Amino acid sequence: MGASDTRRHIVEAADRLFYENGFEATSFADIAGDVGLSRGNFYYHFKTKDEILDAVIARRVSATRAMLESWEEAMPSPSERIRSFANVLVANRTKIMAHGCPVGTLCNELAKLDHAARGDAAFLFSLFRDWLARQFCALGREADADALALHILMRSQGVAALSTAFRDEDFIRREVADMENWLQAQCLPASPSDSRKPA
Amino acid sequence: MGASDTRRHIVEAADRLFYENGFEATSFADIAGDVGLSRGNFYYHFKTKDEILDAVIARRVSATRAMLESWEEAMPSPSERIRSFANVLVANRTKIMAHGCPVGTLCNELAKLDHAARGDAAFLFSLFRDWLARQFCALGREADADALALHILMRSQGVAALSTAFRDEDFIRREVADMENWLQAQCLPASPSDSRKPA
DNA sequence: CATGTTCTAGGACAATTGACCTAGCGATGT
DNA sequence: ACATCGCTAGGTCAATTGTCCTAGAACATG
Repeated sequence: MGASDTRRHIVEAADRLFYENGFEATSFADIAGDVGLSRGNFYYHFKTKDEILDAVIARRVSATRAMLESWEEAMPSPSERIRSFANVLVANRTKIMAHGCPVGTLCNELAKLDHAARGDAAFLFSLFRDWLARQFCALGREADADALALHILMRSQGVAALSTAFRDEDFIRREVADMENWLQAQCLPASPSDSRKPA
Repeated sequence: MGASDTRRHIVEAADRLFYENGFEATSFADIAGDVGLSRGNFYYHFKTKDEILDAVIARRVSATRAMLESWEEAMPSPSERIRSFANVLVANRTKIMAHGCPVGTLCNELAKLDHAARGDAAFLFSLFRDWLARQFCALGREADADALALHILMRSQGVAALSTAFRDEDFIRREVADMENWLQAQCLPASPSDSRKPA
C-alpha cells in the first residue's frame, strides 16, 4: 500500500470523525486508531492538525462538485435537480438526526474557534449556492436566482438543525415536501403580491 | 460579595464564553480569568464542568421563559408576538453572524459530543416550539399549530446558520421580511391548494 | 476576644493534547 | 550483496486540560 493510499485513508477517517464528533474533539490518536496507524507516524503525512482539516475540506469540495455535476448529467430538468438537493435531507436523515449537516456544523464550529479555515468551510456553502442559483436561472428566474438559492439553502440548514434537536423523521419529510411545493410555485409566473417567493 | 453573587458571575461569564467560543473550547481557566477568580477556587462553586453547563442551560431556560412571557404581556396580537420572535434575528444580527444561534450551536455541539445534557439543550428549542404553537392556536390554527411553529423555528435556524457562513446582513433582513409575509398569509383562510402553509 | 463557617488562593495531580525526533523496516534498483 | 529511500513505530516534549487538596483569609456569631 502506497503513501497516497494511506493519506487517503487518513483523510477519509478524519472526514468521518470530524463530522461525527467535531473537529476539536477529534484527536490525532482517534484518527490514527481508526486507520490503524501509530500516532507518531502521522507527522510524516500531515505536519499539523490544520493540514488534515484543509485536506478534509478539499475532499468535501471535490465530493460536492462531483455530486452536483452528477445531478446535472442525470437530470435535464432544473427543478428536478433542485428536488434532488432537497431530498438529500431525507436520504441522509439518520446521520443528520445524529450529527447535523456536515457543512453547517463545521462552519459553526470553525466560526466559534475563529479558525483560519472558516472561510474554506463556508466555500462549501458557496458551491451549493452558486449551483442552485444556476438552476433557478435556467428556470427563468435570473433576477432573483441568488436570493432563491439562498432561500432553499437556508431551509435545508434549518431542517437539519431542528432534526438534530428533535430527531423527528416525520418533520424532515414534511418540510422537504413543503420545499417541493414551494419550488413548484416558483416555476409558475409570480403574481406581484405573491408572498411565496423569498425576495 | 456573597457566594451566590460569585456563582452568578461565573454562570454569566460561562454563558457568554460557551456561546462565543463553544463549550469544549472554553476551559476553567478561561472562565476564571474572565470573572477574576483563581482557577482552583472553582471547585468550591462547581465540582465539574458539566455542572457549569447545567447551570448555564438553566439560566438560558429562565431567560427564554422571561422573554416569551414579556412578549405575551407587551402584545395582545399573536401574530405581532411571532413577528417579535422573527425579528430577534435582526436585533442580534451582529452576534449571530459571528457565533450563530446560541441554542442551535449548543445543540449541535452537544450532539457531536454525545453529551448527557444534549436533551436539556434541545429543551430550549421546545420552549420556543410550544410558545409559537400556542400563538398559532390563538390565530385559529389549532389543527397544524405545532407544524407551523416548527416551520418558523426551522426558518430562524436556517437564517442563523447561513448568516454565520456568509455574514450577509441583507440576507437576514430579506428572509425575516419573507417570514413576516409568510406569517401574514397564515392568518388568512387557507385555500386547499395553497403551498404556503408547511403542512 | 474566641469560635465556627464561608469563601478564596495557589498549587499539585494524572491524563491528554499537538508536535516532533530518531531508529529501523522493507521494497526497489544497481 | 549493497545502498537508497519511502514509510513506519515508538517514544519524548512542553503545554494544557479537568479535577482535587489544603492552608488560611474574611466574616458573622457567641
